[in-house]
Amino acid sequence: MEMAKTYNPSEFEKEIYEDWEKQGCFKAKVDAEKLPFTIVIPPPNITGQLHMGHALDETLQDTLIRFKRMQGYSALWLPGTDHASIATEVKIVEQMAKEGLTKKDVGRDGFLERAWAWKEKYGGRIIEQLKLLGSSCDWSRLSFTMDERCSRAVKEVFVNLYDKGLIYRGDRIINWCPDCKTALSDAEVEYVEEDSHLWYIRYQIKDTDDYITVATSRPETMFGDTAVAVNPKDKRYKGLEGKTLILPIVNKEIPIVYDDYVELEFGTGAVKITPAHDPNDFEVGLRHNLPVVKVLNDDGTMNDNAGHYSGMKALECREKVVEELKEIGAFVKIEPLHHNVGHCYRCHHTVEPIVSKQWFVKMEPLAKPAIDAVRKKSVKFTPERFSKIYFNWMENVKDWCISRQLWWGHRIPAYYCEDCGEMTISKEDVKVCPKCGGTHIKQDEDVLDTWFSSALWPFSTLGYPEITEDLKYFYPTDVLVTGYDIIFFWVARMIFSGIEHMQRIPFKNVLIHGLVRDSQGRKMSKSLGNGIDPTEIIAKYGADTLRFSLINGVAAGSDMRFSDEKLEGARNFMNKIWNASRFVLLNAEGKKILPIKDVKLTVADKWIITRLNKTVKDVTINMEKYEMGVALANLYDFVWSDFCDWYIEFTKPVLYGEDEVKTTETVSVLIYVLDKIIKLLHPFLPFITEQIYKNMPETNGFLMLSEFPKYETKQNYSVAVSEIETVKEIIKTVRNVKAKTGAAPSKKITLYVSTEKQSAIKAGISYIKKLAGVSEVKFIKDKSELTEKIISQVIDKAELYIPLGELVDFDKEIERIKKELENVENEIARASGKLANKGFLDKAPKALVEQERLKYDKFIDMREKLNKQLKDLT
RNA sequence: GGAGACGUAGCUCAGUCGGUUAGAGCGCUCGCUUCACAUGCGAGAGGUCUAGGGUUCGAGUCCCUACGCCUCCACCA
Repeated sequence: MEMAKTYNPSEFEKEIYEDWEKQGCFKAKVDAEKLPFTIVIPPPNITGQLHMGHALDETLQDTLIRFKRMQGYSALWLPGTDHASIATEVKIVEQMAKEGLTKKDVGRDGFLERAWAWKEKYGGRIIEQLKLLGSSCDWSRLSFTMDERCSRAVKEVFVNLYDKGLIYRGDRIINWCPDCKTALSDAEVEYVEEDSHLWYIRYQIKDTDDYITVATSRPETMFGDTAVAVNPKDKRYKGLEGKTLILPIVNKEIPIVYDDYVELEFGTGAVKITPAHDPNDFEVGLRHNLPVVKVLNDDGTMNDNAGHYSGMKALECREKVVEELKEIGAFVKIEPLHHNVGHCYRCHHTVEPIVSKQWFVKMEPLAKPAIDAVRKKSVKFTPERFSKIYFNWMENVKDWCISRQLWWGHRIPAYYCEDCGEMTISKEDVKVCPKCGGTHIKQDEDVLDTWFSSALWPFSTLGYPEITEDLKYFYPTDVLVTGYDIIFFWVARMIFSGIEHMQRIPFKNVLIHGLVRDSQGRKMSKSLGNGIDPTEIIAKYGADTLRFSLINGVAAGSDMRFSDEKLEGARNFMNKIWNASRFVLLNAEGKKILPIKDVKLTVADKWIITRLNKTVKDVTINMEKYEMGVALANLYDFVWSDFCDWYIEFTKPVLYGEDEVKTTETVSVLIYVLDKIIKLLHPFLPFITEQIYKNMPETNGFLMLSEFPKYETKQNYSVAVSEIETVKEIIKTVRNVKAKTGAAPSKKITLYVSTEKQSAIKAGISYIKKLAGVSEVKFIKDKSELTEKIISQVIDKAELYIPLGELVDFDKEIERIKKELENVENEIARASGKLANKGFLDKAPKALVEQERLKYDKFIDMREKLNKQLKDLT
C-alpha cells in the first residue's frame, strides 16, 4: 500500500472504525491476568444531538481508555444513553401538538408507546455520532437508563431506601414548573436576576383603625396568607401579640405571629405569610401551626381561593389585585426591587413554589459518608478545587424531591389499595393488597426524577442488583469524566448511591473539564445560534483534527474558546504528521529495517532517541495525572520541532548520500522513532495513526491494540545530546547572521571556528554544512589568522567567524555586539549577585549553586570575547 | 450574603515541587518555488507576569490587601 499524497481523513476514518468494531477491538473481557480499567460514559440524552461539550467529554474518555488499553489493562468504556424524563417528554408533547393531540387524548399507554417509538427512532442517533469521533466504547454492553436491567436496579434501590426509612412521601413545598406541570428538585431550578417591584400593602388590625403595612413582591398570593409575621425584637410591633388582622379584599381574619425569621431592616419588618407558596413561609407556618391555603392551580392560574380572580393568570391577577387594593385604600406604595427568580432548567418558565404531596429522599444520612469519601480522598477530584464545590453543596443539601408528574420515566413502585387505603412498596407488580386482599390496586401515577436512575449508572450498567462477573471485576470504576455543570445533579448522587447500595465508591477519580465556548468566549447556545456542530467539523477536517483542537494545551477544569484558528492549527499538525510519515516511509521503501539495537547510532540518532525517551516519560506521567492537554502539547513539540525540524533534516545528508549501510541504519532509526510517535499519538489521534501504521513495514494487527511505549531510565547519551545542542546553536547562529546581513540563505560560506571542543563540531559537520549553507568548516586558533572582513559570534564554548565580504554593515555589527554585551552584563550582575549572597550559598540546593557558577563562568567568558570583538571593530 | 476561579506578548493560552536569560500557537515584520509538507521552511520584533505589601537566600508561582473580570451556591418577603 502506498500513502496518499495528501492527508484526506474522509478516505479512511470510516473504514478504520468499522474494522476495529468488526474485529472486536473495543470489547473488554473479564481477565484475571490483567488489571481492569473502567470508565462509564456520562449517558447522553436520547433527545440529544452531539454538541461540542460531548465531543470534548468523549474525546477525553477515549484518549484515556485507549492509553490504558495500550498499557495492557483490560479497558472497558461502557456506553449508554439516558431517557431524560422531562426533556424527552417535552419533545413528545411538542410532536403530538403538531397533530393536534394532547397527553390526555392519547392516554398514558398511548403516550408511552409514542415515547418508545421516538426513542427507537432517534435514540441511536447520538450513538452513531459518537462513533464518528472514534470512540472506542464496548458497544456490546450498550445500556439505557430505562432498559430492563437499569429499571430493575431502580426498583431495588427504591425499595431498599424506603425500607431503611430514607424515602418518604409527604406534603412539602416544592418547585413547580407550571409549563412542564411537574415538580422539580432544587438542582433543577436556575435563578435569574430580574427587575420587579415591592408593593406595600396595609392590613387592618381588627376592631381598630390601626394598620400593619407589609411589603411583598407577589401581591397575588395574598389570598393564601394565613398570618403576618414580625420579629419579636421589633419595637415597632410591640404589644400586638394575639391581635388579629383583616386580610383586604377577602376580609378574612388572620393572626399576627412572632418569628425570628423576619428581618428587621427589610421592607416594613412585617411579612405576610403564605405557607403554600413560599418555602420560608412554609417553615413559619409549621412553627406556628398555620393552615396552608393554595391559591394557584398546577398551570399557574389562580384557583377558587382567589375569589373573583379565579382562573386568571398569576401575573395578570397581580396587576388587578394592586388596582383593587388602590381602590379600597389598602395600597401604600410601590418600590423597585431587584431580585432572583427561579426558572425551570428545561423550559425556562418561572417556577412557582407550591405545596404538594411528593416523594423525597432523606439526604442527611446519605450525604455524610459521601462527604467523608471525598475528604479521605477515596474519591479524588481533578482539579482538586472542585471538591470544595462538592463539599459546599453536600454539606447544605436538602431532601431530594424525586417524584415527577410525568409519564416518561421509571414509575414509582408504590401501590395503593383502593379498598383499604394500604400503600405497598414493592419490586414486583402488586395485584392483591397484602393487607385486605383487595384487588383494586392502583400504582402511583408519578415517575422518578431522571437523576434517580443516572445516580445508579456505574453499577446498574454492570449488572446490579445481581452480583455479576462484570460487576465484581470492573467495579468500582476508575475515572468519571464530566463537566463542572453536572457535579450536583449527577456526580454527588452517584457517590452516595454507590456507597449506600454497593458499599463502595463508584469511581476513584473525577476528571472535571470546562465548557467549550465560542471564539468570543460566549457559551454556545441555541438562542445565540453560535453553536458549532462537531459532525460538520469531522466531515470537513476529520475526527483527529477535532480531537486535537479540543485537547491540545487545554488545562483541566477550565473553559476553552473554540475557533477556526485553533482548528486550522490542528489540521496543519495532522498534515505535518502525515507528510513526515510519508517522508520516512518513502525512504524506507525496499530497505531492510534493522532492529534498533543492531544500528551503529550517530550523534543525531542518539540525540533524537534521548528526546524521544524524554517525551515518552513526560507523556506517560502527564497522562497518569490526567493532564491530557500537557501530554499532547509535549508530543506536538517533539514531533514538530525535534523530529521534523531537526532530526529529519539531519538525516537528509545521509539519505541523499551514497553510503548504503548508513542509509539503511538511518532509515531504521527513522522507522523506530516514527513507530513510537504513532503509538504515543494514538490515544489522541486514533485514525491518522492507525492509517500510518497500516503502511509501516512488518506490522500486523491494529495499532490500537499494540503496546504503549515505555521509557528507559538508564539510557545515557548525554555527550551526544550536548554535541547536537552545540551543532544546533551553530546552525542557528549562521542562519541568523545571514538573515541579519541580508545574505541569501543559499549563499555558501566558509565557517571559521575557534574552540577548545572541536570534537562536538566535527561530529556534526555534515549537518552544519547542509542546514546552515556552509561549504567548509575551518578550525582556527584566533581571529588574527583571518584577513577577510568578518562577523564574529560568541556562543557557548566557541567563537564563530563568518566572512561575508562587502555585505557586512559594521555599524550594525557594533550595535549588535553592544546590545549583546549589555545582555551579558545583566546576566553577570544577576549571577554574581546570587553567588555573593550567603543565604543562597547556604540554603539553596548544591546542584543549583553549581549550575549558577557554571553560568557565571560562561557569561564572563562571553563578555571577554565580546569585548575583544568590539575592540577589533572600533 | 457565602464560596471559588481568573488577570502573563496584539489575540488565545501554557508555565508541574518556589530556582532556566518567562514559553507556545495565531497574528505581525523580513527572507526562501531547499527534492515530506507553502496546511511549508528559515530569521526576527513584541513582556513592569493587574497594582501594592509580606514570607523567603530566591516569587509569574506562596500569603495579605486593593482593583478588574468571570462562575457557582444561597434566596430576606
